[in-house]
Amino acid sequence: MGHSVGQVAAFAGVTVRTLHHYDEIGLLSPSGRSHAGHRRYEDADLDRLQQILYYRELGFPLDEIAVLISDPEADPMEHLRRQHSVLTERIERLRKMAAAVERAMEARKLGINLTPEEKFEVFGDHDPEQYAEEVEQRWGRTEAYRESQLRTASYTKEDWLRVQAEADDINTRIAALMDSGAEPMSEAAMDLAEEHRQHICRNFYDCTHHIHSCIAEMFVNDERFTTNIDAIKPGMAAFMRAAMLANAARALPEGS
Amino acid sequence: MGHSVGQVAAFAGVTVRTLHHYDEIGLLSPSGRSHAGHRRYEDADLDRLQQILYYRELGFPLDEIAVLISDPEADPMEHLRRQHSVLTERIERLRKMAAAVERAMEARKLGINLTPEEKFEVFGDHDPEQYAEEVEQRWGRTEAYRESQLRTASYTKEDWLRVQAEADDINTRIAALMDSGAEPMSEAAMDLAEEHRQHICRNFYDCTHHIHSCIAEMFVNDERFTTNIDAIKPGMAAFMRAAMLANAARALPEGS
DNA sequence: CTTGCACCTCACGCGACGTGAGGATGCAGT
DNA sequence: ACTGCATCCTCACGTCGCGTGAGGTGCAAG
Repeated sequence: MGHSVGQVAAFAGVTVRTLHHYDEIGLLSPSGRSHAGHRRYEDADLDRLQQILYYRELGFPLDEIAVLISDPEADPMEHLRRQHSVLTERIERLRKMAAAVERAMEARKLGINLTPEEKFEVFGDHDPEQYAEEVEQRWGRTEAYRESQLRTASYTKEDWLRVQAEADDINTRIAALMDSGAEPMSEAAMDLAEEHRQHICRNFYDCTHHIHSCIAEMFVNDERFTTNIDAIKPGMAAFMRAAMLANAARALPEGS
Repeated sequence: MGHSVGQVAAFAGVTVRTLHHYDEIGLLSPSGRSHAGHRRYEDADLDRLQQILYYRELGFPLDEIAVLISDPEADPMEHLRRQHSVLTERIERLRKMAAAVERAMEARKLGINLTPEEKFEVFGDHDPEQYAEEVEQRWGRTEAYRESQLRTASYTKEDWLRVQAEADDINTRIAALMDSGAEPMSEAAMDLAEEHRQHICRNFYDCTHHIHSCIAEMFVNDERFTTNIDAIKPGMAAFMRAAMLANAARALPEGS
């Protein structure tokens, strides 16, 4: 009775070294040794190993696995739920990446693909890196930024021009609204703010109302944004901030 | 002109250390240095970095990335196709894992979950490890085995009994077919072989016709399988082998 | 002239093992 | 009983993609 390392390794689909490693770090120590010091794994050890491999397959680090299978307090159901959400997140992320790759392929099929230089050309006078850097400093580690990086990576020159045109359109309509003497809290202003948010969602990343509110604050607190926006029409940055915050408050009535 | 490490790091959403590392391994060496020895990244370097991060995001190891973006022969479209297939594979894998987790949760919700001991009880006289070990030695490193491990890990006692019952049903019907004097290449025999394959697909892993053919060979070449199967009815192992191979040939008319 | 920041170069650490080196043990055949 | 040879043991260093200091330099502002 009892199995040798080699047998267990072959049975479980891992290497002998892996079992040695698990023994070293105390994750799975065989219940006994032969008189020559050879590891002897009993059925209980195999069960434990199976659990270890199960959690490992799900991407848990070994130290967490040790806690999971040793701690009788911890609710396994809770772990499963957490792990499921982790998996769905990863799947979603990969699906977005796959979509980005598909768009890149589409762009290639359509012939003219943009070189990085072209990508910068599109922005004309103002340097996109200025914004990108700023955005990065605030949102650098977020999913939103990575998503934006991935999505824009496959944008063609035409895409950029379209995005630019859409933004211009929204801006001119906001300027016109201001000329008409409308309040930033008015229905019309909030609708345009919402359009602005949707524009970001469509073209860059999933811009929640919360993120949009942060951007609104940046519009007035960051000179670079303020001057650029007020260049379209004086006072527009402040107008947009108010409209964007009102729009967010409209969508999220309570707190945060 | 030119950007410092810190600027590039902030812009690209990576750490300075990462850029140092890429410089160390020659993946991305800045085109110049300032008189003080500070790295100066030009726009071309940024483009290269963007590509590197793109491939990195897709999970390629750095040395492969170096080949991919340096090789002028390689068709970018080809890269994209490969990336896309890599992504879809991973998504599929994750989806299966998520499904396994869902089943595990389902099993918990239903209350009685099987202990490893129960899992073995089900098999009664013949030891499942015997097969598992054998299967592992031949399919150990394949996706199929890992999938099977994941799926069976969440099986309850009832699941095992059902699986067992299904297998018994197929076996008795094959035995009956043999009694009727049918040929192993007959339509009926091939249909039962296909049922056998589907049974594996449903309960263990994605058993392709190729894998099924390999199993067919094992049935006659491996005593352990042969004796167990011939115990149901003498000559049954050989009969099943022939039927399974014929079924595979029917599904895959040409080669391999 | 100090302060402070961004930069530099070592160089060790991590996580989960891979990959030998060098030696002891177990089992089969002769 | 002897000879292989596979399997086992214990160090112990290598890998990958960086993180994380340690200790020193360059440069502008106060």
